[in-house]
Amino acid sequence: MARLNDEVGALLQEIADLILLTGGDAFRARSYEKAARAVGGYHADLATLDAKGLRDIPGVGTSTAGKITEYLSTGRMAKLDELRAQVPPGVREIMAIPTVGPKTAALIHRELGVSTVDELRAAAEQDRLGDLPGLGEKTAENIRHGIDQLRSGGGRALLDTAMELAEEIVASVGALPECHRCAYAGSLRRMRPTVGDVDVLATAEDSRPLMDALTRLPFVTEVLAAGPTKTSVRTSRGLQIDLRVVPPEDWGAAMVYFTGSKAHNIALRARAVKAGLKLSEYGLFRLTERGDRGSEGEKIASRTEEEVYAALGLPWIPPTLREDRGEIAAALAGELPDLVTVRDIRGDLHTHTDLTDGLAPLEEMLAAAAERGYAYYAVTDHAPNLAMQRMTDEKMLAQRDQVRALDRRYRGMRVLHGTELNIDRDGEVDWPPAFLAGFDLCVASVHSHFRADRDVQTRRLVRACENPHVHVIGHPTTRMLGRRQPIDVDLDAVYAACARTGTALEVNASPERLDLGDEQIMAARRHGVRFAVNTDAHATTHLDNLRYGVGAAQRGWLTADEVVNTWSLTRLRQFLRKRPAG
DNA sequence: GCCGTTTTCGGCCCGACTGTTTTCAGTCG
Repeated sequence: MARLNDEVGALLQEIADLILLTGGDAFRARSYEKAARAVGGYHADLATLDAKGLRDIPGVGTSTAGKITEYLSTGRMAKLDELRAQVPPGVREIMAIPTVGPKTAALIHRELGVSTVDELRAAAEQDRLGDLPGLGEKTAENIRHGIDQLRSGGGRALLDTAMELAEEIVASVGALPECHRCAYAGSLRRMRPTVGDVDVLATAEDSRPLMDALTRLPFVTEVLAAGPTKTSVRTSRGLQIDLRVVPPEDWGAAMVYFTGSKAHNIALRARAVKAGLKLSEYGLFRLTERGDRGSEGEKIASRTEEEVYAALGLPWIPPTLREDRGEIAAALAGELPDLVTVRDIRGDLHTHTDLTDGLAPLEEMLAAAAERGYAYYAVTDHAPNLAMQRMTDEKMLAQRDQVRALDRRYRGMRVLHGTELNIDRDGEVDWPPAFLAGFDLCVASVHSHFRADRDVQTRRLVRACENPHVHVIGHPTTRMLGRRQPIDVDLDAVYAACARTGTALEVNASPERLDLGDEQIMAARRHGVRFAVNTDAHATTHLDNLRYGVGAAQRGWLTADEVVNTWSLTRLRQFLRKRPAG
């Protein structure tokens, strides 16, 4: 549903970047940026809006509405084409390097003739950057480091991008009369935070109509391979899609094989071999005495995943656990965790409104939350130390009055008034205890000093946990997938502090963060830490990101009982009382 | 380019940090 909006948002953002790169008016660029964000997060599909409807989107005026209309009818934006003609595409990628903004990118392009990240890397290695006016050795070093960071993303797609694409393909291919079943597999089904390519599996007697349908999808730009069992294409976003078609009776074995992970499959195959069996994407086979060359032996399971696991003496293992991190031993012992699910979540405890940097007003966020059937919902706008949000005591208290008034309007859903505090370098937060005591809930997060050393980071997070008014540590490592490394912190000390003080760690569901990550969750739960799976929504559409957070939680083996926002309101309120100071 | 109990021009989120400067520009959240 939101794909068109995202697409248009990306184009508007590109206009903004190109305006900055060409030295255009910064306010105009910001205006496009704002419109890009607003369009991306808007609840209604752009295709359903008329000109007036478009202008009702905050930040979209006559000019931008015209460009959107132009794009919907012609597939182009003349303004964008004109700007693109002035700047080689690689220059915009240079701007994506952390610490490199439009001014620096334009300078490098103009003075050195560098127009791709690779050329920039070469220039940096030849020490040609330091000669530029205003650029010294430190800056050159930061650029080198920034390129490494950008490249370490490895061209992998974020989970939401891959998921939306996969769901569209599964819907298209699955709707064909020739198709029996269709689903995505691979690391996407395991809900890994980033996805290298998308694996889609289908069953059909005749694969051709399915393969044809894939290659004809509008966002497919290149067909890399087209055969009867496998077709690979590349999409406009650069992501590779593999569609595999297998006979209906092999669905289960193929799903196991293509879901992986590799390590999980190896462990399964080893188990099969021990039992005199052989596991492949075509099924589980009993090896016959003379069947050592070519002959597969008797097929004993392949139709469903359950059947394949059962034939190996195992219960079905949820895809999010299939990483060879002890799931097979746990399955054998009957100790697989009863994983938390989206349906278990009774409320979101970290969300924003347009009082700070959210896109939607309080009323709209609450309406969207109520529609999800939540039993409670916390509004946690930014606190004043994040200066750009211009929060004041008065604004926060006025919002509280508004929250209390609106709370009465929702029968089944209690609205909690909270805030997202900023943990400063010393572990202090924005407001004094007396003011903090007025909130129902406080999330506290790191938004500054990302490069402070390990001792500083550890101390500030532990101190935040020790604050009796802090209930949840938001996005604890502050990583941004493919863009920013996690802070350097002794997480074991933080886990211990959380367990000791009754502070929950967030599993931030934003596809750009997914923080904490799975392995950290596994480590933290061994300390007895509680968790909160939150969306950090800045728009109504972001509330749907919950499933990515739940995916991360499952990958960390979490059960509902370990997640505070699966609890009843009564139990949650008890948790929020924390213990008194000292 | 957007927006208006400051409406049709003149503002536009603002402060901290970093590195390069020798008083400030660029980037970030």
